[in-house]
Amino acid sequence: MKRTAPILPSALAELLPATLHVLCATITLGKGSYLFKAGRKPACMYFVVSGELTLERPGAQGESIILQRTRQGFAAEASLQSASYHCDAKAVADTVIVSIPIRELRTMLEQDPAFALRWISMLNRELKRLRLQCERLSLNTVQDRLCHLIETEGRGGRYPMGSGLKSIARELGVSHEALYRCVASLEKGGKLHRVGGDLVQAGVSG
Amino acid sequence: MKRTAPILPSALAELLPATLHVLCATITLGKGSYLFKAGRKPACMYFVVSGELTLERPGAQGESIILQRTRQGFAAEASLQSASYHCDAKAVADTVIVSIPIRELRTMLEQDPAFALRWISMLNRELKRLRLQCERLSLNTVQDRLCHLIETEGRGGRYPMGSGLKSIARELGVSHEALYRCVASLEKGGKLHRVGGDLVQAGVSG
DNA sequence: CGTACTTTTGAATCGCATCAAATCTGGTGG
DNA sequence: CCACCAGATTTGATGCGATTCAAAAGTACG
Repeated sequence: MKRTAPILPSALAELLPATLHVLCATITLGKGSYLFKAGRKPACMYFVVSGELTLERPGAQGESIILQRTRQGFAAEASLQSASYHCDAKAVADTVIVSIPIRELRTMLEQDPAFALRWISMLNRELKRLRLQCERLSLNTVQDRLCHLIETEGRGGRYPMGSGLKSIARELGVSHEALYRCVASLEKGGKLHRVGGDLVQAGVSG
Repeated sequence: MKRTAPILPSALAELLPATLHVLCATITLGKGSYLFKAGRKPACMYFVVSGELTLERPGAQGESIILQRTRQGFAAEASLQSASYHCDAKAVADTVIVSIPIRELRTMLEQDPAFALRWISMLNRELKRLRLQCERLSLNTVQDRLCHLIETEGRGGRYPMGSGLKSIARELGVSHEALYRCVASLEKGGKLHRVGGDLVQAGVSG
């Protein structure tokens, strides 16, 4: 784990009041290393900038149960008011994280109502996104999930596959083979096209 | 739609400051009726007490896309700061809802820091719950999902099936038949027992 | 040019959805 | 008390779609 001067992603810079900017730190985690372990007292809030962080905890049979998987955004927001971690945070890949001290974060949330409202907005957006993902994952064919993704996360029937179909497959909770086949079949049926780096849904004919 | 004097569930009563209590109203929606439609300007925040409310919007092919399904808790928190609804809210069953005026809610969030922090806590709990559900739904066998449910939402390997296995099946995103079979098979293998109204996971032997 | 990764297609298998039907349950009214 | 009904529970049979294992082809990069 390596700490350096804070280089905040714009999403964070706009969210946090200036007072907190200087208190942030950037942390670089190698694949397989831990950010924190269960039982420890939370001192910081963590924002994943790149890579992948999982929160997990051992189940009754000793197997590991995944509670959250973050590739971009806050991990374990609930640490804001919990006295100790109930899970381990582990980097699944090389990961870059920004840390924000919790004590000062809480103080600012209490003292700066505008900031508190921005924070609430951020949580609301996150809730909305997760609700969409839950609905998507409760669809039972790859095609339904893909269409739901394009309809809800895309812009005008267009969804960017910046990081490749393989990573979209993970997001949809299906094997990459299944997704490749689904896309191929939709393309053959003329219902979907690949334009540039985007998946483009064919509009209603006419 | 019928409005009556506010009878707040305790979760709401403890969350909201007294000032807001008297501004709440209880709404009863018949199955199939709408709470609001897309385009309308949000005036209230809604808390589902019982029944089931869905947020949906038409997709490109005219089919309806479900954005959220709420059986208990807030629906469309994001209406707190959005200028208009982007979806319809429809009661899938006879549903009881408590409404809270948004203008006054925002005012109180700005003026009462303690309330704002309580609100943030509530959002954090909701996020945690949804993240768990996403992870659960991305497991691909009924058994894995059921075990994840018991491990994460149960207490000490014990999960109440108050509303019946059928409703648990919906929550797990599987058919009730599949869940019945899964439970039966786990019971036969001695890995799960039904005690009283609970599902009890057999502990590690020894 | 070799290495690593994504993309793509194939074949076999498995688990779940679905349709069907039987049993069990609690509750209601005669 | 019994007849009856609606809903939950349970078991069976069938087909489809996804997972999985395998392998080939394309692509970026040093």
